[in-house]
Amino acid sequence: MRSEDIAKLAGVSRSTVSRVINNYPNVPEETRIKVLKVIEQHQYEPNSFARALAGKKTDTIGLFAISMNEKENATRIYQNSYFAPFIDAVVDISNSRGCYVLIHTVYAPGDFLKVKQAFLQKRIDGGIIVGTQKDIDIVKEMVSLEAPLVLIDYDISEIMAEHLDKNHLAIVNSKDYEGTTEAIEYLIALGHRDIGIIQGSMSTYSGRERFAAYSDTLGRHGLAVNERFILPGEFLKERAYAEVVKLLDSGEPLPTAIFSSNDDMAISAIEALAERGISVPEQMSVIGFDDVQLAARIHPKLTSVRLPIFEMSKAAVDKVMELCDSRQPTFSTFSFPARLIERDSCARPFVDRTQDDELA
Amino acid sequence: MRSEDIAKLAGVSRSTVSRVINNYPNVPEETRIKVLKVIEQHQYEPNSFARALAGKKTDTIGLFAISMNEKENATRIYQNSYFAPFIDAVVDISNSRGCYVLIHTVYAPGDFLKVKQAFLQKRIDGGIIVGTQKDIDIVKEMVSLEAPLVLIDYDISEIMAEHLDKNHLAIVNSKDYEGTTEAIEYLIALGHRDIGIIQGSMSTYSGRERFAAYSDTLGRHGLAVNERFILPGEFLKERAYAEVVKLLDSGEPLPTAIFSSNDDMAISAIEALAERGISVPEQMSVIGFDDVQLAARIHPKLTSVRLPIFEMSKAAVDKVMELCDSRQPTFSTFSFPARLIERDSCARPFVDRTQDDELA
DNA sequence: CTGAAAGCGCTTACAG
DNA sequence: CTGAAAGCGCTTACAG
Repeated sequence: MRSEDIAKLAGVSRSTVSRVINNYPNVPEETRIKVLKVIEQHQYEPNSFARALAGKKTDTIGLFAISMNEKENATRIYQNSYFAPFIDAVVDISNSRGCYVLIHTVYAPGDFLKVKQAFLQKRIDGGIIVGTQKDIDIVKEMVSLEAPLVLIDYDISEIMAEHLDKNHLAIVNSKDYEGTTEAIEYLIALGHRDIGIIQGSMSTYSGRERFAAYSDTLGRHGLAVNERFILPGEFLKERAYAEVVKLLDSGEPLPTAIFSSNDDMAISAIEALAERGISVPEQMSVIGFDDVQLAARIHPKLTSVRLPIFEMSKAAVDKVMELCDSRQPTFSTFSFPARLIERDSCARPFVDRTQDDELA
Repeated sequence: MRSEDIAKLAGVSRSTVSRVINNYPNVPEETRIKVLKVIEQHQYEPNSFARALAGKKTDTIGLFAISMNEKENATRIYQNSYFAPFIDAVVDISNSRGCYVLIHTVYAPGDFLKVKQAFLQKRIDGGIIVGTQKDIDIVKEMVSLEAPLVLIDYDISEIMAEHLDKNHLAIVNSKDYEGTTEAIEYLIALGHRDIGIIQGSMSTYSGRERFAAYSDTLGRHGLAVNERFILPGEFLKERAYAEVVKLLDSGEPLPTAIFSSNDDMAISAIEALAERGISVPEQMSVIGFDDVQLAARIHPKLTSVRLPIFEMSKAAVDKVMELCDSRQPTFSTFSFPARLIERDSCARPFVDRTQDDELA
């Protein structure tokens, strides 16, 4: 069934059918009703490709999740608790705005080709990229496509430094620095002085921000950053687990608290601690980041920094749609607050009885 | 940049450019290289809509997650641990086959319109529907579209009863009945006689199968099904939690083991039990279903029935692509085994000391 | 208010 | 082996 068929049945021209479909004002109510009835009767739906080819929007946005450092261990994207809620929210919000979502995941640099193609082949009106690695060249390439694009979690200064047309671009971030600062100060207020960190991937904006806040906050409070307490976790639980085990088995003095750059790694840390009979929070405090679903359901319930993922996703979808519609788009950035959710994985520092006795 | 531009630059016609792009044999190596070079130089990508309009495939499959009973409590789809891994796997597998995935979620009957449109507007080559509710009418409507379609988790007999052309259809199920049977027999072997169940949504195939296996297995072992021990959970954790609390607070004798129709609900049950000081597995055994990620990370680690989600997703993607390609498609069904993963949430039944004393 | 016609950017018989 | 032309199903000036 094509518009031509509808036209014939309704006794009008294709032009008029098109006008009705696109809700143009210049068609009398009577004609409109007549055409609409035929359309209804035959469950007619205009071919989306023909429409797009003739200049209409595709009503589809692309959602690309970049998870490159996961490649090696064959972890799948939604297994990484960080992406799932973003994807969830973006799909949901887009759908509620009448927009389809085209999803593609990027595990390796080569997969970026498909992302570019989605734009170049005009499959989508615009796109959202979440989890971008630091590789400015790839981002530059995407931006130079000059299609509506929203980057979630990207270093604004890095983009600003580039000489590119950014008017079709928007960046949505969370205040990871402030959230981390709140977490570290919470530990300090609890009395901790030896605070370790499990780093995220330093090739991501989030990873760098969280680490910077950790070390700045310690510094501001006159606390030394102990190199031994900096564990490279790469946001990966296996990696974090191994690093924590290494630290615990080192025989050297331990920190009394650990800030983990994400929950996945924090949970691994708690597992490693449990296996070695070190109880959380009594003997070691642990704070995570992201506040994934799991956080509230493990034992002890994990204190974590919550990201306003839904709000961020909403901003991303709204912005990309606005960029698609606007005739005069303009570069913009958003930064949403993150906040500490206190649960049961932190306490005042453990006081070693043996030492007490010695001191006494 | 259009194929015409490439043609001019390469000194050939659009036809030849098209032949190169589509890898047709009837073009000399020399010409092919010449054209390819120009294409490369200009990062040319053929407009996907024009191609689709001219009869090519869209290289996009639709993935529709139906989660209608979740509407009321505004739960989002990926929050339901059941869908996430399917979506994950389908996206991953499709992407690795060079296919994009168009996602749309269905929370209310009205959302089905968008699913239908995706087919009618020819946005996709074929589709996969996961989590279908029992409503045969909706399924009938989808099937009658005569587009390549794979249903995950659907009652085959219900479809067979309908007089429809099913040659473009495939159904991918898991052996929930057998998996549940294994779980219940495991509990019986442990010595349990009073076994309760938290039901899933009886409007889903899985929900019905799991319940049927539960009651059949008890019957086969000469055990009575106690109506009080049948808790309607609808696959929703809040619902399950409330039902378990109601049972625990009833003052009546309790079962010694509970089989939950999914893990989400099993975990809620464990939470409810913990809050009332009933320890798992010592005083109550609990088995879940689905083996979601959380299962192995809560305390106690949850014994559960694992679904081969990756294999199911793979079958679904492969089948839908095959249906898209085949000139003579034919109806097929798949049924993948589910198996019990023993962990720490089950034990021999709790023996009440008081009663022992009385007996002694 | 409305139809005929051109155009969107491809692919594919068809003819040579 | 290769080009001219028709066609895919829409939308949109344009003319009336």
